[in-house]
Amino acid sequence: MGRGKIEIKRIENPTNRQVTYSKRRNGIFKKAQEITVLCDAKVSLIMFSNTGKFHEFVSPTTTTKNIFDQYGTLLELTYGERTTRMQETYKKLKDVNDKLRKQIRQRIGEDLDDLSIDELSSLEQKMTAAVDVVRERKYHVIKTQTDTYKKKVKTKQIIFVSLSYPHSEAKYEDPNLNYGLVDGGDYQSATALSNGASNLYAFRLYNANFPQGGGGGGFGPNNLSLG
Amino acid sequence: MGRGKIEIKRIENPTNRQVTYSKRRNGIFKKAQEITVLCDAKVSLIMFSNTGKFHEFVSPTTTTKNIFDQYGTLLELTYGERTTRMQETYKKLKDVNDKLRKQIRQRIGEDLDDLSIDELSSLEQKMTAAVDVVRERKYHVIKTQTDTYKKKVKTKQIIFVSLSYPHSEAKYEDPNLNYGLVDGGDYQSATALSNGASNLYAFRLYNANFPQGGGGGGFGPNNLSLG
DNA sequence: AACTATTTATAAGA
DNA sequence: TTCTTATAAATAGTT
Repeated sequence: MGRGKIEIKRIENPTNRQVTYSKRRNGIFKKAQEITVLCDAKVSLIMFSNTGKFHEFVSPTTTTKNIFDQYGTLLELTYGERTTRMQETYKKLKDVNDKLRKQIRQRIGEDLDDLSIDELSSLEQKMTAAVDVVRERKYHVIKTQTDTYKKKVKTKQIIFVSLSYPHSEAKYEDPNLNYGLVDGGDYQSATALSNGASNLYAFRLYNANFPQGGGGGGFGPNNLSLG
Repeated sequence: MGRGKIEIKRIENPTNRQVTYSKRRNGIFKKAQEITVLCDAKVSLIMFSNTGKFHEFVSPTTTTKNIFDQYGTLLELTYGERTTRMQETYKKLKDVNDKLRKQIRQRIGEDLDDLSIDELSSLEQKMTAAVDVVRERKYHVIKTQTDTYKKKVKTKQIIFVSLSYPHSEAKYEDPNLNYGLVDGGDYQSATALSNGASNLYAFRLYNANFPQGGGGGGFGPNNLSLG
């Protein structure tokens, strides 16, 4: 975009390179800023020119570093050792994460290509069994709620009678009998499950109580998508 | 730049926001890639969409750790502060894992106590659908194997008849040519992790097909005690 | 730094 | 998601 088209390769002339860097850097920062606002995204952008000049952009919301290093101070480890440990922890978590994701994908009928017939049969069997459990649980909840409802009606009738009201045909139409009445389940799963077929993908973490990392860390919201 | 000028403010329509995010993210990644080449700059770009999807660009020959170190040095961050950032990162991973586990548990018929009737119905429906997919896949595999077997028999007969006719060539196209844009899916993280050593968040720019790591799980025993 | 001719990015619509 | 296209924006080369 300019007077002429340019090839994307290193600009050999240092002056031109510097000028171009400066112009384009501004362009990218502007775009980073825009996507942050337009799409409510979190962005961390760090750049070093080849002359070593440093610039960064971090989307706002950043409560810069306030937390103290709890573990590091407690453990008398060098920075390198601590770093290594953390990386190991991080790796383990990531591995577990990957495994969990794969399990979920297979449970929702994806990523089945690797499975042999036997494995598929096994999976099918387990899933069928699990569906049964869920179904039973559903009936259980329905029954429980119905019983509760009956008890309530009975109680009210007794009260009515004792108060000498002749309307024994007390009518209670509770639209929430079979729906609603969510017992304070955790918001996460409730949300995920009510999202229709793709709940596993629409997975979001709303833990707002997590302090944002500062500056370059700039890891926005505490959410990694599942897909 | 588009059919109309837009104001830079949060896009309220979620679909539009997502589409815009996707388009602009590509634009920014492309520009990051370009400035990297043109100006010999080092760039680290990390983005989270508001739906939690995570993408990162790191200039080639660099790792985020390098940039992170350089950055940390510049900002005179203490080890503790830098450590804190890492802790934040894996704390987030832990949270994600917990949520994933919960979803899996529900898929195998545990941890259902929190769910309302609606949620249970929804879950049951999804699971039933998923079982169908697995079952179909199983039949597909069975059928394919049978067909393959038949073909093999047939092929052998043909080979037997005409022994020396070389044929067939495989066409290969590299699907991995997109500016080092790595999506938050599964395999990229595995790549990052496999680099062990000093890649805190470092994902290779051009990651080749990565064999689906450990995983293994899904069928087999419902091994949830991964962590 | 400004100025534009051009190239690029992208908003809207399909 | 991908494509198309009219239009807005970025920017290469120049002053």
